[in-house]
Amino acid sequence: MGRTLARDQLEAVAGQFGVLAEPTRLAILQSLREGGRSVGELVVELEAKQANISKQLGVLFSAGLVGRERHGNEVHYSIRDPMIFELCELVCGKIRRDAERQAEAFRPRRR
Amino acid sequence: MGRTLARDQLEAVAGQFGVLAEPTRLAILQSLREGGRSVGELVVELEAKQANISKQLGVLFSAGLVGRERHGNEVHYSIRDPMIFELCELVCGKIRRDAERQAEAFRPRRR
DNA sequence: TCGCAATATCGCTTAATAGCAATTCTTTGA
DNA sequence: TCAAAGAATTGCTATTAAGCGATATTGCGA
Repeated sequence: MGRTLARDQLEAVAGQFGVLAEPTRLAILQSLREGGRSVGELVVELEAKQANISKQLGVLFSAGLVGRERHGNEVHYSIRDPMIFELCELVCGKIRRDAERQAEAFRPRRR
Repeated sequence: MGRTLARDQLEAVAGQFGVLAEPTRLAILQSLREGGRSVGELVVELEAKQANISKQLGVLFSAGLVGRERHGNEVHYSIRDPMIFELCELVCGKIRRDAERQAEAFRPRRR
């Protein structure tokens, strides 16, 4: 733990972050957080093209972030590793802190 | 907390993940974890081109992940928000679990 | 002020990939 | 067995960014 990673391990980590570096994919994950969804449901909910949702779901699936299950004619996707939400929480916290620091810099100060 | 993020907030989050989606930048962060480093030191340690290290440091700096301080002719960079290491730990954990699950699938089973 | 060392920036090439329209594949119900 | 619905794939365009060599900038010592 805490040891230094070799180049190819860094690439693996970078790859995982890369999967999360896309607003559409994050939107999908956020939606799936509330429960499983079919492709069609996601298309409607996110107001996006079916082809693109399907493609991004493929990326998420390949990365092992979501699971997939066929139900008749539909395919249902669901969160496979809730760790992603911890990740998002951490990042949101950072963004919030940064914004507050930013706001701070503009607050009037007594001299 | 836990509420749903709008598109532009998702973009902000995706942007932060994007900064971490690069092995070279992760290598820089990993090195800085042990302590501040000048650009030149990083160039030597990571065996990379000065122009590229400098560029990636710029990205990390803009993202608020590292701080910068001039010392004479050199510029020293250091970690600004250790949160990133929590992020990396989480991701490493996931990669490890995935790998174990993968190994599991190839282990002989009694029938 | 000049020259050097350290860093940053510029212009470029190359490689990925998001999103789209069109098409194909898959499953079910008639 | 066929038609239609749902999902995946394909071929494409446009955008983005990593890495490179070359050059510009910055700060220091002589």
